[in-house]
Amino acid sequence: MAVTIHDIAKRANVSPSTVSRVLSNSDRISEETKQRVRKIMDELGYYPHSVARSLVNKSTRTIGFFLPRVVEQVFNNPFMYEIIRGIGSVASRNNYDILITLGEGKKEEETLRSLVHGRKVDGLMLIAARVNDFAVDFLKNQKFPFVVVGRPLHNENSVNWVDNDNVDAAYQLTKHLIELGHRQIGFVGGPLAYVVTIDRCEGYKKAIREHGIAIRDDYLLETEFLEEGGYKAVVQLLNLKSPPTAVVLTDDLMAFGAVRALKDRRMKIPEDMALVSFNNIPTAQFASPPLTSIDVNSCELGKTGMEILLKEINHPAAATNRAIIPFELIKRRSSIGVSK
Amino acid sequence: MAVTIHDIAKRANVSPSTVSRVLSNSDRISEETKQRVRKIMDELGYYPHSVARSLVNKSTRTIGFFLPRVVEQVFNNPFMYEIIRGIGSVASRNNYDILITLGEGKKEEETLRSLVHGRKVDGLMLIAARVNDFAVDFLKNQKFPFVVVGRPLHNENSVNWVDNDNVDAAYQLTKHLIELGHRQIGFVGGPLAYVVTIDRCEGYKKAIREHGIAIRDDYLLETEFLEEGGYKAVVQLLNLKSPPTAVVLTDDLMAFGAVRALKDRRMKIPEDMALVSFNNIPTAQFASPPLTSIDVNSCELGKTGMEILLKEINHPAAATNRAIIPFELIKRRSSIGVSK
DNA sequence: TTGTAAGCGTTATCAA
DNA sequence: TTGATAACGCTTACAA
Repeated sequence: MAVTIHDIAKRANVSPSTVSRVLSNSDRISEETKQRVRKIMDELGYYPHSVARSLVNKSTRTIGFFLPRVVEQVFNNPFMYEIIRGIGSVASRNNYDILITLGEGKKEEETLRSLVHGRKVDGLMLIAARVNDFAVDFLKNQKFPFVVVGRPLHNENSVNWVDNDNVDAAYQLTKHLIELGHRQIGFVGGPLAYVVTIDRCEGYKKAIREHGIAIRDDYLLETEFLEEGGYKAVVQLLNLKSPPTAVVLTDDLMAFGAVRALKDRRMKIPEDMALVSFNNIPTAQFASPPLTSIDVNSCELGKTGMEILLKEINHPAAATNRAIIPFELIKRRSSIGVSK
Repeated sequence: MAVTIHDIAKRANVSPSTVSRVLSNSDRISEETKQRVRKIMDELGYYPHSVARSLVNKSTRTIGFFLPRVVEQVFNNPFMYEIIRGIGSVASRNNYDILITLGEGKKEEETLRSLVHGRKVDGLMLIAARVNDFAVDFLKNQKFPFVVVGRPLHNENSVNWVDNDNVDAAYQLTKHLIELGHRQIGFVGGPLAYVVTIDRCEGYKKAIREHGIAIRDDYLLETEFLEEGGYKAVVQLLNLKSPPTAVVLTDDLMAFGAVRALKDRRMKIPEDMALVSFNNIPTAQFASPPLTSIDVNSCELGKTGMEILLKEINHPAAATNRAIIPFELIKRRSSIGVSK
C-alpha cells in the first residue's frame, strides 16, 4: 500500500496533524521538525493522497470541460484543440487539471449532475452557447461556477462568458468583400441553434444593408459546421438563377467544402466566386487558394475563459465577468486573388 | 450544503448503509425499500459524492492523459485531438472521465508523481514513445497501469502499447514513390528522440535498399514535426547538388511546409518534386495539391489504447497487451499528379 | 432484510 | 509548538 501521513508520523515520532502541517508549511511548526519530517517523506516516497484531500478541502483543483454530444458533433474541429491548449496553459500554471467529459450516449442532465453534485470538478467550461442552452440554465440554477466560451443569448449579463465580437467580425468580413466590388454575397452559417451563427448572420446583414444592397433570402443558408456542409451549400448557391459572386462561410472546414465544390465544376477562386470564412485553423493558410479568414484567437479564448473561471471559483461573490477577445481579419488569395 | 446519504436515510427512516445499498442496487434490499429510498433521492435531488466514493473504493473512474511539455511542443498537431476523441468515446461508454494534465512549466517526474501517488487517476495514457522515456520507466517501475500510444523502444514486451506498423507504413510509402519511377528520394523525419522517427526511417531505408538504390546521408534529415521544419528541410534538400525528386515527410504539417518551400521557388508538385507524408490530418486532402499520406487511423489508436488500458486496470495480472492498428496509404496528387 | 460501526487519508478545531 | 479528535461522505464487514 501507498505510504500515508500516518506512516510518516510514526517514523518521525510526531502526530499526523504535525505531518499535515509540515505539508502545508505551517509557520507554527519548528524548522527543526519540518526538516526531519520532510526527510522521512522523501525516504518513504510519500505523496499526499489528492482524493482524501479533496474530500476535506471541498476542492478538487480540477475544472471540467464539458462537451455534450450535440455540440461535439457539430464542432469536430481543430480549433477545439486550440481552446483546450489555452485552458491548459492557465490551468497548469495554477495547479489545476482539466477533466474532459464527453457526454456520448448519455443525457446531458445526467452528465452535468454527476459533475456538479458529484463534486468531480470545481468549475466548468462550456463550449459554444446554444440558443436554448440546457447546460447554462442548469448551472446557473445550481449556482455552480462556470464560464461559456461563446456569448449566451439570454443571460448575457448574469453569466460569465468570453467570446469574440462575432457581429463585428462578420461585418468586417462582409465589408471586405463589398470593398472588393462584390454586390451578390451569400452567407453560409452553421446551425441556427448556436448563438454564434445568429451573431455572424447579423453582422453580415448589417454590412449588406449599410451598403445599400438588398438582402436575398436565397443567399442565406444554414448547414453543419463541416466540410460536407460547405460543399452542399455552395452547390445550392450555384444552382440559383443568379448565384452570388462571393460567399461568407462561418467556418474554415465549410470553406474547404466550398473550395471542393467549385473545383469540381472547374470554377476559379476568387474569379468565379470569392470565399471568406472564420476561425483561421492552422491549415487555412495552406489551402488552395489560401483562405481569407477571421482569426478568432482560439488559444486566447481558452486562456481568458480559464482566468475568468478561476476568479469565479475563488471569489464567487464578485461581479459577473465577461471578455471580448479581439479577432483579426487575415486576407488571403481566396478573396483578393493573386494580383494584389 | 448538498444532500448526503444521511439526509436520505433520515427521511426514509433507514440507516445510511441501506441507502448505500440501494445506490449499488444490492439484492439484499427489499424492492419496497428500494422504491421508497429512490423516490426520496429524486425528491431531494441526491447525487453521490464521487470524491467520497473514490476514497473508499480506491478508484476515481478517471484516466489520465499525460502530455509532457517536450512532447506537446513537438506534437502540436490536429491528430492529437483525434486521439483524444477516440479515447473519449471508449471512456464515456465505460463511465470513465479523462483528466488532461499538461506538464507546462513543471518537471515531468513531479507531475507524474502527483497523478500516480496522488491517486487522481486509475491509469495513464502516454502519447508518443521517446527513445529514453522517463514516463515509461517511471510508471513501469511503479507498477501503475498505463498504455503508450506508440511503440516503446526498450520495453516492447513488458509494456502495453498500441501503434501502427510504422516500419511497414514508411516502406509502403517509399515503395510507392519508387514505383512511380523515383530513384532519388529524401527522408525528412521528426526528432530522433521519438521511436516513431526511427521506425519510419527504417522502413524508408528498407524500401530504398530493396530496390538497389544507395542510401545517401545527405538525403536524410531530422527536424521538428512542424510546418516550419518541413520548409527548412526541403530548402536544404533543394540546395544539394543533386536534389531528390521525391521526399517522404513524417508528418502532414511538415508536408505543408514543403509545399510552401516549393511554391516559393515556383516549382511544381509532383513534377519537380513529389511529396508524401504521414497522418492524413483532416486538411491533407484539401491542400494544394492534395497530399498523398498514410492514414494512421488516429481515432482507432485512441480507442484501442483505451480498451487496453481498461483491461489493464481491471485485470492487472493479465498478460501485456499490444495492438497494431492498420494504416492506409491514401494516394493523392502530391505524388501521382493529375494525369492518373 | 436492515443497522452499527469502522475506516478510506486528509485537514481543522481545540487543548495542552 | 504540538497532539487528540472530529469531521468530509461514502462503503462494507459484522451483527442483529
